[in-house]
Amino acid sequence: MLEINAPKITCPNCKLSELCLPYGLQKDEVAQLANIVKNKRPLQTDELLYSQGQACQSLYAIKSGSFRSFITTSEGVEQTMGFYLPGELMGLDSLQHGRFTCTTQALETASVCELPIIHLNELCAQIPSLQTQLMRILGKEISSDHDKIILLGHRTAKEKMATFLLMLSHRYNALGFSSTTFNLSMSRQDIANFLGLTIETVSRQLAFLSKQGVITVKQRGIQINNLDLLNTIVNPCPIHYVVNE
Amino acid sequence: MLEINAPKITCPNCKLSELCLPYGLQKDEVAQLANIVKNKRPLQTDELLYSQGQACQSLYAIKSGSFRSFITTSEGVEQTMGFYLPGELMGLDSLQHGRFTCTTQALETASVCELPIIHLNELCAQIPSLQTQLMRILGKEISSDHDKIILLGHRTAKEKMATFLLMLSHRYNALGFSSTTFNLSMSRQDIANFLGLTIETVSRQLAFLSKQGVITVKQRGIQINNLDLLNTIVNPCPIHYVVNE
DNA sequence: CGTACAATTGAGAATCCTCAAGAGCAGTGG
DNA sequence: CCACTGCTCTTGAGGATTCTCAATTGTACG
Repeated sequence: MLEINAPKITCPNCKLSELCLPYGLQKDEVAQLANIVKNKRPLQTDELLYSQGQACQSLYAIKSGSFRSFITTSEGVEQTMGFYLPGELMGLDSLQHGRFTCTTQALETASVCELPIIHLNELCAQIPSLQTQLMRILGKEISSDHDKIILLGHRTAKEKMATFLLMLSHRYNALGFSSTTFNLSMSRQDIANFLGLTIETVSRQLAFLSKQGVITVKQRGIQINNLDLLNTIVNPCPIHYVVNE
Repeated sequence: MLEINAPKITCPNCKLSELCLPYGLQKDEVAQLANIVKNKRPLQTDELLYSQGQACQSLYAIKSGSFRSFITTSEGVEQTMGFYLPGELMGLDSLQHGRFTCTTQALETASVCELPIIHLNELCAQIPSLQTQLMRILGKEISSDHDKIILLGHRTAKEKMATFLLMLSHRYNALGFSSTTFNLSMSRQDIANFLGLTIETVSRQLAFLSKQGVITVKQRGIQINNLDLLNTIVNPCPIHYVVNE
């Protein structure tokens, strides 16, 4: 097969390197890392990157596009675990047993870097700062899961919706995109499932925020008109949960 | 201060080593690991092992007793993140920024092994199987967080309660204790907070399961009379969530 | 034995879900 | 160009679950 002459993006010239594994590494170390990266062909919308239960040989870093990861329980119930944006690492949950515990699906056309775990481990032993960075990313994964637990545990539908929008806002901002205007790559159904709500409730909460003037919604297009107010919604102050009360 | 002549338990003669970091290590490697372990004095009930925001120098493995970890949000709302039993590693969430993101509190008299991170990292570089095991434990932490997300996202109060009891049952079983008779080391308030419910709902669900004869409740003493039925409650089959329907 | 705290139980209220219908938009074909 | 189909999303009404508030019971400890 002929290779189209697209400029090959690898770690040393990747704009996402500050968010991804190369962060904190020396130039030559980044080059070493780039050596073990396998480029995969782009994925189409709805295409699966990997499936729950599959043996895990590699981790995947997103170059472009976005993904939804979800678990299908024994009863066939889907739970969306999260959404992944460029620069983020997918597959970390599989480190326990060497099998993916989630299925990961492209929400739009997307491209990823494949990082074979064997080589990554070897490199970690050689490059302490890579090990540190991998640990940091693992820690981030854990703490972002913690955020989700708080979100699902003690938040009303309105707070969940506002938090979800702010989460995306922050992450887009970190990527250098606008923090106030962005397009949702996921459907209402995906959002509802992620937040532990129904699609109708998501729709109603968006309508409510829209009526308040906090956001403007046009299909999947979101514009945040009042970040402060959105933050206020996320941080209410229920007296009955206050410590030592 | 005089040292009471208690037999000093370290990794090589610790009964929990199969569940803890030493798993999969050679004898001499376990000894090396034991060398970096600092023994801390026992903790009393309600005593804090570490607090949210504190700089994290060490991870902690539980020798005996149990812990509750929780996050206090900016509004002062507490969210219980999880409960830790012997053989489990605490502090992993801090690997991202080097600061604890949770506060961890003893639910009863407890003792822990302190694992200085610097030394642990050095040892990981020397002992590949230790690094593998640490990764495995990190993966387990992530996948147990995923279980919590599913629990909070798509479960009714009854299912949450049943799942909680089964979770404990499995973990006690793994520790060599009875999987059907155990004492809860946490209060109803702790359980409620963990499950995203109110204390009244927890109480009512326990009463309900008790009336059904599935369990017997005597204060914090729990006896599971029908494990199968409890499993059935956890695995209902809501048609509307089924994939491709 | 009385106090303090934890847990249970009851009644009414609020939130979110369920079911059902309608609106908006993209793609297809006449 | 417009109707038709299919899909996603929105909107409405009623119902179920869980929360809130309040009172009571139970247990531990001085």
